[in-house]
Parts: sequence; C-alpha cells; structure tokens
Amino acid sequence: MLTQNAIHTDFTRKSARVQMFDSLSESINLMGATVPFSRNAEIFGENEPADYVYKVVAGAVRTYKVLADGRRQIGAFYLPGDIFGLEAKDTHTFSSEAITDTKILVVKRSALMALAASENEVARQLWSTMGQELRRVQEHTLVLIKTAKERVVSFLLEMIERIPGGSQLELPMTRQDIADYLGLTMETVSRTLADLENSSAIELASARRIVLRDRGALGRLNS
Amino acid sequence: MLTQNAIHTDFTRKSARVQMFDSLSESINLMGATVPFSRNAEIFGENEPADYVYKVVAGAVRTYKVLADGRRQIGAFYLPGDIFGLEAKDTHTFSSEAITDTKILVVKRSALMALAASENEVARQLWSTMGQELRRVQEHTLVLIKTAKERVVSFLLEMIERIPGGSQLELPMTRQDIADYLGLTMETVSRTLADLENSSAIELASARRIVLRDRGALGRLNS
DNA sequence: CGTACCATTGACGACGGTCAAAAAACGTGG
DNA sequence: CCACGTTTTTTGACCGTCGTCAATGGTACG
Repeated sequence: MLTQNAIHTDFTRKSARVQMFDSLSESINLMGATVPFSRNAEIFGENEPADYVYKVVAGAVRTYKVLADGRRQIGAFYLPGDIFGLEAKDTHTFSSEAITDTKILVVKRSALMALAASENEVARQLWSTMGQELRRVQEHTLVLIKTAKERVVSFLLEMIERIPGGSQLELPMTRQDIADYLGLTMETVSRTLADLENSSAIELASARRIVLRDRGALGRLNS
Repeated sequence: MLTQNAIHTDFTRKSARVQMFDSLSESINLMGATVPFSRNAEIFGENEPADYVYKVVAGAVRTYKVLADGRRQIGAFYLPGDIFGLEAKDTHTFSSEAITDTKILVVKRSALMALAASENEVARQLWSTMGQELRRVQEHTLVLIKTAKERVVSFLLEMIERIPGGSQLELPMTRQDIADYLGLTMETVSRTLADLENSSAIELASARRIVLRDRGALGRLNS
C-alpha cells in the first residue's frame, strides 16, 4: 500500500518550532500528509516494510493477524488521536485496515527518527508511546483469560473511556470485529450483550449504539 | 525488594570501551551487580518504582498479575541472557518472581538511561529490546485464542527454541505456571501432555523432562 | 426498493473447567 | 540412607460455558 506521491512534505522549517508538551503528536501533525482510506481498505500489511508512522485523524482502524486456518485476532483498535504502526524493527507485525471511512496522517518513519535524534523530547515521547502500546497489549492478554461476559464488559468499559460521548457509545466496528478482538464468536458477543440488556446494565439503542445504564454493575462484572 | 547497597558500581571507565554489537547486554554485565534470589522469591512487585533493569544470569523468572478473584496470568518467562523489568513509565506493570534459585544482574535504570544518552548504540538496543518485548506479548495474545492442545504445543515449541539441549526439554516451571501462562488449568495442561505422549509426539521422561519426538506432528498441531 | 451485509436467536454438542482422590516426586531431618 | 510430610502431578467423573450450524430478522446503501 501507499504507493502514492503526496507523502513527502517539506518539514525542516516547521519542525524547528515544535511544542514542548506533545511534541511527537505535534510533529506528526506538522510533518504528516493526510490520506483518506475508505471502509475496509488496507493501510499496511503484515511483513511489509514499516516505512511510515500513522496517526488517526478521523474514523477508526483495526490491526490484526490471520492464522493459517482463517481465525483472525484483532490486536488493537485505534481512534482519533491515536498513533499506530510504530515498530522497533523494520517490518510491520500486524496488518491494518480502516474500519470506517477514515482520515490518517502519514509520516515517514525515517523523518521522525531523524527528528528524535535532535529533539530530545520527541525521542522521549516515541519511547513513551511504545511503552503505552506494550501496556495496552499486556492488559489485553489479561482480558483474554476472562469469561465471555467479563470480556465483553471490559470491551465496553475500554471503549466508553476512549470514545467521547458520555454514557452513549457509538461503535464503529462490527460484532465480528469485537469477537475477534475478544477471542470469542460474534454469536457469543451478541448473546452477551443481550444478557447485559436483560439485566439492565446496558441498553441497545441500536446494534451500534449502546447506552451504559449501570456502570456500577458493569464494574462489578469486570471480574 | 532490593534494599541493599552493593548495587552501585563505578562504570564510567568501563563503559567507554563498550562493544559495538551487543552493547546493551555488555553494559549490563559491566555495570550490574549479581544478586541471588531463591525459589519463589519476589524480584519486584506490581506498581513498585521501576528503578532497576534486570538480566537473568542463571535460573528462570516469571512475571505475572493476579486478578481480584485470584486468577493469575503469567505474562512471560525469562531465561538466562534475557533482559526484563525495562519499563517506559516509572512503575512496574507486572510482579516478578524467581521460578528456581536464580542469579540476576541488576543495574540502575538511571545509569542505563544516562549511558544511552551518550552511547547511541545502547539507546538503539534499548529501543530494540522494548520492541522485541512488544512482539513477544503480541505473539502471546495469538496463543491465547487457540485451543488447549494448540496452546500447549505452542508452549513446547517456544521453550525448545529458548532452552538449550536439542530435543530434550528441561522445564524449570510447574504445571500451574504453564497453565497460568496459557490461560488454562493445570489439569488441562497435564491431560494435554498425556494426549501428546499417547500420540507419540512427545515423551514424558519425567514431569519436568520432556522429549520432543515428532516435531513435524507438533508443528502441524500448532494450527 | 431490492440486495448485500450485519445481527440476533435457537438447538445442540464438545471442549475445557471444577471438584475430588490417588500417585509420584521432592526435600528434610532423624 | 531411609522414612515421612509436603508439594506437585496425574487421573477420573461430571457439568457449564461457549462454539457450531442454521435460520430468521434488521439495516444500510446503491
């Protein structure tokens, strides 16, 4: 993917006046090119060279791997503001796709690394971003040993934290995506959500619109 | 933990002539103090300040988290040569214990970071070590969505790669450790190993000594 | 308005968990 | 070095959760 031109931008002057607090994110804003991806379009593939780093502007992204027999594991969902595709080695370990029509900032990895060499704060935040990612994945392994109900609740609580909108949850992903993220089948996800609605912990306004009615109950169910 | 003195070493002269290929590991060798931990001793605890970085000299280490209801998830096993306890933030996310009597090199994180600031190669390898760790955890999430048999086979194949000794596998950890690493019960681990022996893919010389008899079969079972 | 795609619901069975007991391995001290 | 107590591992019986297969219902988009 990304065979286009348009990726290259002159950033030498801009990067000189990088902010001190969120300089990594700011640098990507300044140096990056905005690229649109339509629903289900591949952003990068497993084992492809990791020449770019990405930041979601609008929409949502999933990273995933597919096992030999077709089972798919979704490693993470990325939402507006999230940085992804950052690798220590030079190839991507996961594939990634746009979940909905999505706008993504794309920046050359080499440019970011070069900037990190001179701007200490950028280097520090690259390190910190990688660390956050490591924590996220570690937390995810904890979710994968829980029961189906606990996994679904964990997912809802994770998303309510990350998607703005109070107790209203507008999900961009399908039941199958949720299932592959949680190591369940979509039938089990669907049934579990129905259960949670029956116990009036949540309300399914529509399939993709979920209202968290009783967070206390959800917290208790989260193991 | 680690309230001792003995951690401080003068490394300024030594670090000046650090090797170029495995400088991080070498630096820890030079700067670190060797500390013995006996079987089941805690090395560091969850949420404790991450002031030190560790490298296994001899023995084996597990990192883990315990959920509210007592379920334990082992995040990783570390064997001689492995570096662990490296964090981006300043507290540990997992606890860690010695599996057997173990010797561990301990080095101040601040010292390592200071060295990284001047020695570019050390900084590069810190980055790379963190990246390897991220990959390991990502691979682990893939294991956690498989069937019991596949998980056990994955475990055996991982360990045969990491523990020297050809097809002979001398495991330092208990069935319970393996179970908590794989998200299974120890009964299921035990039964699955018995299955694998019945199909003559492996041989249980003793509980902790396993011989991989048919790697082709094991590879096929690994999904 | 029709056609995919997506989500829900039902029936059923298997995989792996739970509880319990026996067997084996290990370590310690007499 | 053996005997004994503790820990670890194995094996058995049973059951619940979640996966599978299948059909129906809902939603969105051209």
